Amino acid sequence: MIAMAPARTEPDLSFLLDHTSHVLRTRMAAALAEIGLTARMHCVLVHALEEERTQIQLAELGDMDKTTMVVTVDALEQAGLAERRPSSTDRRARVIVVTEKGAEVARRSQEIVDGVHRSALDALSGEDGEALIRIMTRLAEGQLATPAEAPQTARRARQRAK
Amino acid sequence: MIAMAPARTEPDLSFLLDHTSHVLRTRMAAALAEIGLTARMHCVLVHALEEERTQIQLAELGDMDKTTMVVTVDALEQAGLAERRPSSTDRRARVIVVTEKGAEVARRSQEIVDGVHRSALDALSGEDGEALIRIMTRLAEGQLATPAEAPQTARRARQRAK
DNA sequence: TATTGTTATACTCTATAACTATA
DNA sequence: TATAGTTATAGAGTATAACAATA
Repeated sequence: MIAMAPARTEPDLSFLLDHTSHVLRTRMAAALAEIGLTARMHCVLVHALEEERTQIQLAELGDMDKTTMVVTVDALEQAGLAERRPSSTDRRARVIVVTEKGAEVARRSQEIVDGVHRSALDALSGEDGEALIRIMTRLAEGQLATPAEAPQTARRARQRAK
Repeated sequence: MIAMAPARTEPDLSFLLDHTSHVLRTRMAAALAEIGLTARMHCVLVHALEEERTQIQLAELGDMDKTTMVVTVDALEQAGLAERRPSSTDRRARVIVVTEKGAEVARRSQEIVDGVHRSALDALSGEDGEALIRIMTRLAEGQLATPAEAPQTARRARQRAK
């Protein structure tokens, strides 16, 4: 379950956003799974290719927790797509280096991502597609830029481990 | 973590949808939490008010599992907003009846929902707001109507309980 | 003292399985 | 046999805590 169904017959922005983002995410996951990637692995590969970056930097770019990044980098290493190397400037940090195979996979995964996006917009006229991107960008940068803090189910402080 | 960050500098539909839907969902959750509701509780209240409906029917409308519906109805009952009544036509089924207090809360929660939506669209011109709803509706009904099956991490069949 | 990366694990969410009572 | 609702709990995802190495 993801979407809150329309509460009334009138169009419901929550439903529209939840539904479309959920569907697009499952499509993307299915498409990337065919070459053994998750969306996160793709995201890390692409950003690591752009320039030399540490795990923390990649985590921030992908809006992940650093512990999630550990798991993602583990997966990339096991698949032979990237390697951890000590940073030359900070001996605490590890730089993620994409292998040749990783670069090739990243090229293909970017094609897959672009293809999924294109097919999603296919049904729209070029005009509407452009308008959608333009308006959504404005929303994402403006009114819907930052989440509310989550008061819903404030996670309780963890018990001290023994 | 929800969103896949933009893989390139060019606009990325996945990022836009994930980000905006995530932000809107946290806002909605925070706003509804102020009157003690979750989005699901609101959704069930509103649909139960429309006409006499069983838990299964409400679950389908809200795209929830029936076990999730049990939890949601439990919460509504504990808050005194709804009650389970035996269906007059099917002795297996329970009809969800909204209490007077529940109806009043539903009226307020619908105002809250509408308010959050309005404020999200505030920054846009009326024209853009309408275009967004129109185009998103077309996407949701057309190209992005149905999710791909999840092959990503096919959940393994559960072990038989002892 | 603060930060990077790591491990371990607690917490939440959701769905599966099995059950009871009906149909 | 199939379905409505329930309980119990497994599985997945994620984030917190604590730690070692280093800044």
